[in-house]
Amino acid sequence: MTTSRSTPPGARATQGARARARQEVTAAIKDEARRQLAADGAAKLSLRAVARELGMVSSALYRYFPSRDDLLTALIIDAYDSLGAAAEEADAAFRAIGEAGEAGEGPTPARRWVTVCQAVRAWALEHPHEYALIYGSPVPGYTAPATTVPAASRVGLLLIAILREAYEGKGVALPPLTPGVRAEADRIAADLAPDLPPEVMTALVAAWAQLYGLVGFEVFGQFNKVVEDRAAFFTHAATGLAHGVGLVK
Amino acid sequence: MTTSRSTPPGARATQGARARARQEVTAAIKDEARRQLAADGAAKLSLRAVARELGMVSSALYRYFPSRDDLLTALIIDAYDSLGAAAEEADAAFRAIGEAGEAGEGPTPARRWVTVCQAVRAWALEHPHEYALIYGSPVPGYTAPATTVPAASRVGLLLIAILREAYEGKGVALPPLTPGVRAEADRIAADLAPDLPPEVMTALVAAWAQLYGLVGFEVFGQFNKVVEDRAAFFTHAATGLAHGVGLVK
DNA sequence: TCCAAAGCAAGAGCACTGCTCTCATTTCGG
DNA sequence: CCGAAATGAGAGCAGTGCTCTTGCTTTGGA
Repeated sequence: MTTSRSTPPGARATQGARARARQEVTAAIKDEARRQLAADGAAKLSLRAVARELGMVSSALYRYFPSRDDLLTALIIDAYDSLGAAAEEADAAFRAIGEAGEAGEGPTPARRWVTVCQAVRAWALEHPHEYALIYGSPVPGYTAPATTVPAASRVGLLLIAILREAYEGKGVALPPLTPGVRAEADRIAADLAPDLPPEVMTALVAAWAQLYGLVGFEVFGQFNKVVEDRAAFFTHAATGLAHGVGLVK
Repeated sequence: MTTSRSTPPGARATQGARARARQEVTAAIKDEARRQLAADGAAKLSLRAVARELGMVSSALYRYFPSRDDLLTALIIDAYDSLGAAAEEADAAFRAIGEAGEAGEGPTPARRWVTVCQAVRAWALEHPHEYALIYGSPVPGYTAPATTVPAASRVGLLLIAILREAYEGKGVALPPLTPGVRAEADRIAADLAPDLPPEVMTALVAAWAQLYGLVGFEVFGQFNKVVEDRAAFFTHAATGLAHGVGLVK
């Protein structure tokens, strides 16, 4: 993480054999770590095992990641980015095919919403241990450094963008707020999207958390023996979430 | 866990000094383990440290819990029970004070729902690491044994009971199901509560997961810098969940 | 061009972990 | 009362994260 580059900022595009080698080794370490993560989960990720697999001695690995937690943080950022990219790609693809399709099947905000939710679910099912890393219980006493914030925000920003499109097209309707949350709702809206109504933004934050509740329950096996056709159930629930944030079309 | 009692089932109420001592030691181990769990989280829970704190040698501890995972499983069951009890007590207390109160403030199903949700949230905030143990990412490769099922179901059963009361009082209304989930909804209802309409039971399962999404996001710090007045926000969201399962009064 | 400085790999070592095995002691039941 | 079962203690194995020292290699500036 600490990119303490001794070379001045104006380094050439060809940045020296050493720096290139460093990047390659760093990438190799992350790749192998991701492999072990996917295989056995975060708790069994071992620096020594990673080093062993890469044919290097364990102490050498500390030149690249000063601690196990730093390696995990790097993997967390990558996971957030991977999830965000998956959601954005699914949305873009849906909009592309939608515009070329029939009139009655266009990419309405509500359908975009469900599409993004489904993309999140699909990514989580494909990468359960990485999902656990970012949305499961955090490592004990570990609070994610600020570095993770941009990557972590991608899905949220995408959901806000969908709501914004709907709002501009008058496609969002929600009952007024009760007095108890009025102030907090104003705060939330002012922070995240001042151009959108507070009741919508508050519902968005709640729906955001609820989405990860749904996905988490499925990924972590809480739906075992309860829900069978999980895809159908999820689509139904995601549609309910869309209604919950006021998406009516 | 393996209660391989050599004493016949008809053992006396005074069940021997040895058996009593065993129970006490077992309880002491769990207590100390819970202490360490609350202090440092599940990943840092160490059998040796527990034994050390109890003044016994680590190998002796294996006479009581054959492995670290078994100790964790015992803690998981206790946590589920503690959470379930907290929810049930909150509900019972609310109904008790409600019946004695004014007419317009009675314990309607919707208000019972919110009360139970708040109890779950409160318990989770008081026992974050135990919450992480049961609703965070499961221990890698670890699937909860069937032993945990009854304890884990308590909150769910309570929510079903609330819906049933509402349904009998005609206090539940929900739009019809879309064809896509019809079959799965029928299955879910048949499994969990055949006397309640499928659309209600399906919404209940979704709301159940969504509730833990809301609680998890708060406990795990995902609401940092996003939601300030979390109690007000949660009450608002829980009320939304109540509407989502069709509780109208 | 040369050399000091920085980067790097390797190995040894510390303190810790879960878990197993053996051996002595205590306790209980037939 | 005595054998069997339960329990505790200790040593030991394999593994972990992490640190420190020791040399070697690359690099960038004088």
